[in-house]
Amino acid sequence: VPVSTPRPQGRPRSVRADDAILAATRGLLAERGWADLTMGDVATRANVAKTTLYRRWPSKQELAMAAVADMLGELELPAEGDLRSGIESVVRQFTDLLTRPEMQTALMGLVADSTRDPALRRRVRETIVDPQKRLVVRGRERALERGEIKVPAQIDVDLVFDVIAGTVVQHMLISDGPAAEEWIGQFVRFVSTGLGLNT
Amino acid sequence: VPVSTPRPQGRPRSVRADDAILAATRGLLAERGWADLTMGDVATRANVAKTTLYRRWPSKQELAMAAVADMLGELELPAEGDLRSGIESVVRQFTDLLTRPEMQTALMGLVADSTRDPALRRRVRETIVDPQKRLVVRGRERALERGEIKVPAQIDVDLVFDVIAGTVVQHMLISDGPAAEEWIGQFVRFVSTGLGLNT
Amino acid sequence: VPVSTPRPQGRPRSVRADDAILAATRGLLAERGWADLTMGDVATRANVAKTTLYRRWPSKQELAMAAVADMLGELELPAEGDLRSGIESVVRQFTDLLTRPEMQTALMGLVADSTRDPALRRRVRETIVDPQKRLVVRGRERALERGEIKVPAQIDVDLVFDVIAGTVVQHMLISDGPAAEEWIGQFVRFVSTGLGLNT
Amino acid sequence: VPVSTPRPQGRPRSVRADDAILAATRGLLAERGWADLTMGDVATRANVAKTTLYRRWPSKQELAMAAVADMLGELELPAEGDLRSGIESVVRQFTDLLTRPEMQTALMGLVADSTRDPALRRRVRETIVDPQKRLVVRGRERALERGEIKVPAQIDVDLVFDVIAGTVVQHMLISDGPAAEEWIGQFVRFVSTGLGLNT
DNA sequence: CGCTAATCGAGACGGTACGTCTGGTCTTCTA
DNA sequence: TAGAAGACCAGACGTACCGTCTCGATTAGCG
Repeated sequence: VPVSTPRPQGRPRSVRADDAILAATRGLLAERGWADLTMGDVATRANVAKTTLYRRWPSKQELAMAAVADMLGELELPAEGDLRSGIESVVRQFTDLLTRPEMQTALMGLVADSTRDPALRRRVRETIVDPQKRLVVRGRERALERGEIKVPAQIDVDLVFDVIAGTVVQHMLISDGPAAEEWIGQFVRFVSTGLGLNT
Repeated sequence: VPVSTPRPQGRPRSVRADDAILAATRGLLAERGWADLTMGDVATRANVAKTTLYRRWPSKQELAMAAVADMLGELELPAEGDLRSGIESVVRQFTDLLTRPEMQTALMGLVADSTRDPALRRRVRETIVDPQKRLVVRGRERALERGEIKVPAQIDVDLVFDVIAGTVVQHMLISDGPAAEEWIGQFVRFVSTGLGLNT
Repeated sequence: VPVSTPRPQGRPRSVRADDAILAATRGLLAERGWADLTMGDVATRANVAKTTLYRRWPSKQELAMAAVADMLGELELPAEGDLRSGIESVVRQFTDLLTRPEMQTALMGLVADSTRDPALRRRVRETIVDPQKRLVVRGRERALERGEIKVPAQIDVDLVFDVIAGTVVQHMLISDGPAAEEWIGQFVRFVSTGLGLNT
Repeated sequence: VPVSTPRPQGRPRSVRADDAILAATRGLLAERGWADLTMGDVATRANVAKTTLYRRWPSKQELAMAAVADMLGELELPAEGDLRSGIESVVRQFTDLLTRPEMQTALMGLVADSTRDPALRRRVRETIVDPQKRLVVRGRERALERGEIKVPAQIDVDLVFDVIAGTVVQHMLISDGPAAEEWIGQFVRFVSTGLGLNT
């Protein structure tokens, strides 16, 4: 029988505050960008004291991760369809996510801050990057079951993930290209070919 | 005959200052990261007044671009070899560049700041991103000459550029992977296959 | 027959808490001074919740008054001796009190806070200042009985009180002088002369 | 020939700022009292940045001393008249000063803060207390010249100063008495008698 | 050789955000 | 009902940078 965690003493934390803070964070990320996002403004917009904010998230980085983690968690591989259509779906979902200003700001801000901060880089990877590799892992499993690929080694999870994530980010946030259907088709064709699916 | 610009009146700008400032910028980018790089510190380390610094580069972003632009300009396609070895060379040069802390910090900082600032995004693209597409353009020309590809359309410059640049950045700065020979080989193989070079 | 107050419902207040709080207050007054004395620290040192503290004393000022009132109440005019020796005794007792850091801090803190707060000034006077005038009143009575002075008007209670209290405070807390026997003798001689006792 | 101090480098400090800051300080001391006087408010009212304020006066205490030092420096012994009228004049000037709310607040706040801070206590004495002893010293000189007293020892400067300053403060700020002519006369009579001037 | 004009260093200027601390209140469970 | 615990909002703290400004001192070309 699992021992229930003993109820902590004192006034419990407001559950409403969490939602208000994360919503305020998303709003300000979208409106102001990374450098001009201030903890004080988040607190003000959430109608919350700064202490309340810092008690929950000790830094802008942790706050931003919490604010976008849910959205990234909603990415999913469709239950039906072959590998190529799975890739296409994931690419489309990811480009949709990267259309949202708060996601652009949070991701790039976190990456920038983490370049000279190994601890943060690790937190970012563990919290919002690596979990999404499940999509590639699951896709490989299905492709094997369906016989689309012959050996697991035909798909290196890390490489495929980096190609997809990296290219989409580069295309949308740096080259500033549209997430048009045309581009998605072109890119998915490239990846499929690269994986040897078109022979 | 072009009229030479009339020599401006007054004391000429110190030529030494430029070098000192850019060197100080690179050093601090490497040591401190993007957010903690301050104009005041750059001026101090360069033994220069803040006025002098702002007169030349009006913002941290412009300064960082100037500090790393040269390094990116040194990327080049080898004079000899087939397309695949050209890709491999460029990937290796780019991973080498991304090993330098000042380059990591400057690139990611600029991208982060530009997410909500279209003018800056355009400046970044024009100044340090798009010029490198010459490598892909030149590679395609050579491949055509050598008959490795049949039509220019077989290589979409923008897509190939985004795949290479995006994947390398994602691998090195986010997934935090090593720029090992092994990885380079694996990635170049993927790209070559994607381009239809291995049939 | 007076009706006894009905015993209040619920848990009775802890009697130990009062002592613990006042002791903690005296300790922190002595260690930290007035501005750095915080209600939170008092509660922590007394092992008491802030609620409990505020229920009993609604402000730092009230708390400080309670913490030092007892000490001031212990001042007393000796049963024997002439007026001059009475004055000397009271001056000595008062200088002794002002040697205690908690007394210094509490008195000056209360005076400072009361300069722009008439209500507090009145509370301070009624609670800890004016009651001590009994010493002068009693001394005058005795001096009259003994024939040391001829009319009550020879001693103006308020003036004499202000001279003694004010001078001792000025000497010890501002001029930072020692409460040496020598000084006490010199001062008592001055007051006695002022009262016309030395002719 | 004294070497003139070399002009310091950089932009000179604004002379207007000093005046604005001290005026704002006096205003807020009077309106708000000691504890509610904040450096931020002073800066705001003086139309000055907080940095500008802290550059000149590193603490509320130093600021308050500067704000009232001038007023205390204006106390002076009248050129004519005997010792008793000199004392009376000084007492009247001091009671007038203590009528000003900013003076009340500053003096008592400084004394309160200095009870547990020897360094501050010393600063207060050196800056605003001890300099006023010149009045007693000068008065003694004159009284000797005029033959009102016979030996310097008849007047102990420190004692007389503490009696006058302490009693006036006690009367006005603690006992909350009026600075009426009547009271001044009564007190001056007491002091004169104490000094042995009425034989 | 002096004049004009831009640049140099130094550092003060008004602002803004930081992350922490305290005040005084409120909300929960337990005694 | 009191008590312990601790979360809550509000706001001041003293510091760090921002980008601009105001100084005197340089350093060039031009008359």
